[in-house]
Amino acid sequence: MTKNAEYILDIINNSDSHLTAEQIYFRLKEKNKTVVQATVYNNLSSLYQKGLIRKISVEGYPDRYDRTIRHEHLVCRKCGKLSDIVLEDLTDLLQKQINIPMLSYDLKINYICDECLKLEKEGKDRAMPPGLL
Amino acid sequence: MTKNAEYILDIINNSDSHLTAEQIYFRLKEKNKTVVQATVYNNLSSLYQKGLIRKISVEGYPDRYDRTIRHEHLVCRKCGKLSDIVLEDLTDLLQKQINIPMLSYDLKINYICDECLKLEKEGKDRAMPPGLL
DNA sequence: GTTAAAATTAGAATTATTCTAATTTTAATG
DNA sequence: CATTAAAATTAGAATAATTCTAATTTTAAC
Repeated sequence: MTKNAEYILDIINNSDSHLTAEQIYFRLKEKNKTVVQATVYNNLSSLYQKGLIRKISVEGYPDRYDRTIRHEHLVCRKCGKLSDIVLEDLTDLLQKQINIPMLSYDLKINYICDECLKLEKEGKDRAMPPGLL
Repeated sequence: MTKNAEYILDIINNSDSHLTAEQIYFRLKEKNKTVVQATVYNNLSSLYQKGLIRKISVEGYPDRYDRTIRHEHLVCRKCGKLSDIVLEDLTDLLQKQINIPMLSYDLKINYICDECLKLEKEGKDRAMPPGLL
């Protein structure tokens, strides 16, 4: 694994949140001033292909990259906020119901986050990011 | 609901597969020759917002639109093939584990489809769509 | 130390999607 | 109906994320 790939993996594994390629690019730049966006995309693709990172799409936002340790995601349907949640492992339960070997699963739970709920109650409606409308 | 919105909802509900905005646009054109892509996007957004359709993102592909009736998705990690699968309803099981009311959930199960498995065994490697690499 | 392979770079290109502003359609009202 | 306001549609430009191409650099293998 190259230096850049290692740095990127490190950035993702040590980040609390779900970074976009761009955010990763800015962080990587702190280590390697000459790096370029394409390199980040190349490395992310290859890390993803190797199964070393996860890729999450939330409608209306750029892709985000995440650690592979098992956890699910809560997605606010109003503002798109993404948060982690650890639930019981569903692998066995799911595997029993399908006849093909599964590699993994991605579960997103849609809800309305506290903030949006509050705004909703106040009658105000939070400006919604375009893609989510 | 406008004609276009109705047509679009109809196209989605009567399609076996998961259509992209572009595919929907082409089908809508058969009904309404003067329609334009922006209209399709506008309508899809508003249908989605109203909860009348689902939106699925598969990494490396444009967004796809789907019926709302409960079902999960199998995603081939090699070629991106998307297929429907009906599993037991997990709502209660999940709701028990989180303390916030959930609206719905989206479950994607990653696997390797028959074709890709076959190609893999033959040693050949299927050309992979760029985004999925 | 040479060669081949892989990674990186720069920047152009592409694609999906959104935005803007003008126009048309629809629905509601007097 | 005629008028008006609101919503939907259109055309096309704009944007943003990502990919591609080709040249260059780095790394690894012999």
